[in-house]
Amino acid sequence: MESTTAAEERPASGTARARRPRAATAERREEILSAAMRTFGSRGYHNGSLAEVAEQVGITHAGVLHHFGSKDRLLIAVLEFRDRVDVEHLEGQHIPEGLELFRHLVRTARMNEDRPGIVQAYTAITGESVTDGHPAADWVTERFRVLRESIGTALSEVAAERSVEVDLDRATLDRAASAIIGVMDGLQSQWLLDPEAVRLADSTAFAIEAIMSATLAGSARATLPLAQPEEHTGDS
Amino acid sequence: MESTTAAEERPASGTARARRPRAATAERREEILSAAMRTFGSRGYHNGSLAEVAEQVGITHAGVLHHFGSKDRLLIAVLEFRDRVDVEHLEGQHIPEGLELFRHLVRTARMNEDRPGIVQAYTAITGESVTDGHPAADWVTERFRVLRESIGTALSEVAAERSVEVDLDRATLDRAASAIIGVMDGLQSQWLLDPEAVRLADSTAFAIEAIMSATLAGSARATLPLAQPEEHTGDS
DNA sequence: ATCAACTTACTAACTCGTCAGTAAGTGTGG
DNA sequence: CCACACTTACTGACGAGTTAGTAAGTTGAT
Repeated sequence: MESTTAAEERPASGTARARRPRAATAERREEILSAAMRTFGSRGYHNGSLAEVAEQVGITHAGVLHHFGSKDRLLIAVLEFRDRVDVEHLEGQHIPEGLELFRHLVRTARMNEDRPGIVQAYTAITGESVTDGHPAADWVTERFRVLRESIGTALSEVAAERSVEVDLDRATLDRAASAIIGVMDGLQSQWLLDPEAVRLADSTAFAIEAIMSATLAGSARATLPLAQPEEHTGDS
Repeated sequence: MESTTAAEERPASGTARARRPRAATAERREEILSAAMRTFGSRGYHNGSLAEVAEQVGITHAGVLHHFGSKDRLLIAVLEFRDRVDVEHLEGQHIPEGLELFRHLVRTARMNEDRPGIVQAYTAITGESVTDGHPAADWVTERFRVLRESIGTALSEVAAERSVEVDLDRATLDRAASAIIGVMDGLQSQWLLDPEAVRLADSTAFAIEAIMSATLAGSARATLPLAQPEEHTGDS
């Protein structure tokens, strides 16, 4: 992040003239960000071109670069913009706590059934981000990290509310939290590819409930002998 | 077109000559497929080039095109090749049934912790496949469909074994099956981006157990009031 | 001698990014 | 209040690079 406002530029006794964006610029930049979201969603980041983004707002690709400098920085800006919009849209300006967070997650899944475009953008970018040196990798990683922490904390709050006496250490909470995030993302992929075959919101709600139940019930006493945490095999 | 000696090749009138590949060709093609798997995994499909694939086996990109015709067909061949290898590697040539399937899924997750390359390839291709007109979309969609059916069937087998008297209709089984597939894929994304923070196999085992438990216990009597299947809100 | 399995050479299409130029907007000194 | 100084917000042209795909020629196995 660099200079935007500060009065640091005073090279000589001269006159520092107008140095601020115009009135309609913020709006125009948001148009570009929306267009970029559409393009990166439908074509992916690498395959989506600046020209296609530019065309949607009626300028050339050089005009887009004028605002964002490079394609990588445009992607980052898109992601940060979505973060801002998503948080603002939340009435209260903060992430819900406790059980309310899980209700929020299910509500979001239900809303997402009516906006496949946004789901597609998130899924495409997240999927691409696992490739080497992808510009969105840091953002996605951090997003996952924050989500894990929020969900883990919310889980322990729910446990406290219900005075469950299972010991919920960080490892257990993280395991459940990453599973919940995973199931949400994984269901989105399946749903995008085959909307008829997958009930996005219902499956999400079901899975979250299942994972919460298992966590609060104490997963160590599971009824199914699947996990063998100590096994290590070192073959090819 | 007068092959007087061999009376074995005469499929129809005219066009087909003696058209057989050489001995080492099958092997060479598999080298190319392995190289393509590596490249598509680390760079993604669109961003990975034929030249990089070719370089790994010591030929030029035109040589790769000689064998597979186009980049799209190479991708399809890679996916079909992995299918064949994965099934062959399974001792028995068929997918396990009943509880054994779930043990197999967890074992696979545990194995995958030692082969991030393959996980990366699957994750990258699956992620990219949700973009418009992607050549892998059909393959991924079909793979999900088959997996949902296998897992759903296995779930009902487990229920029958334990003589659970919950009614497990297709919708319920599909819901659980897609959740299990989702959590496996979603955990892989998180794990690839941050291997220190996510325990791939443990989280997978935990989530599968949780979802199985909830399904067999009858999800309708859940302890958490999250799912509101009839709610429809039409706000912005 | 024929054909698979290449290579070399090439094309046409795209890509992002840079640059110079320009019209229009903005703040300030006088 | 207005002309000048200066910036923003572009356009259009272009460069450098990369890409998949084609066409034609070469070599060596069978």
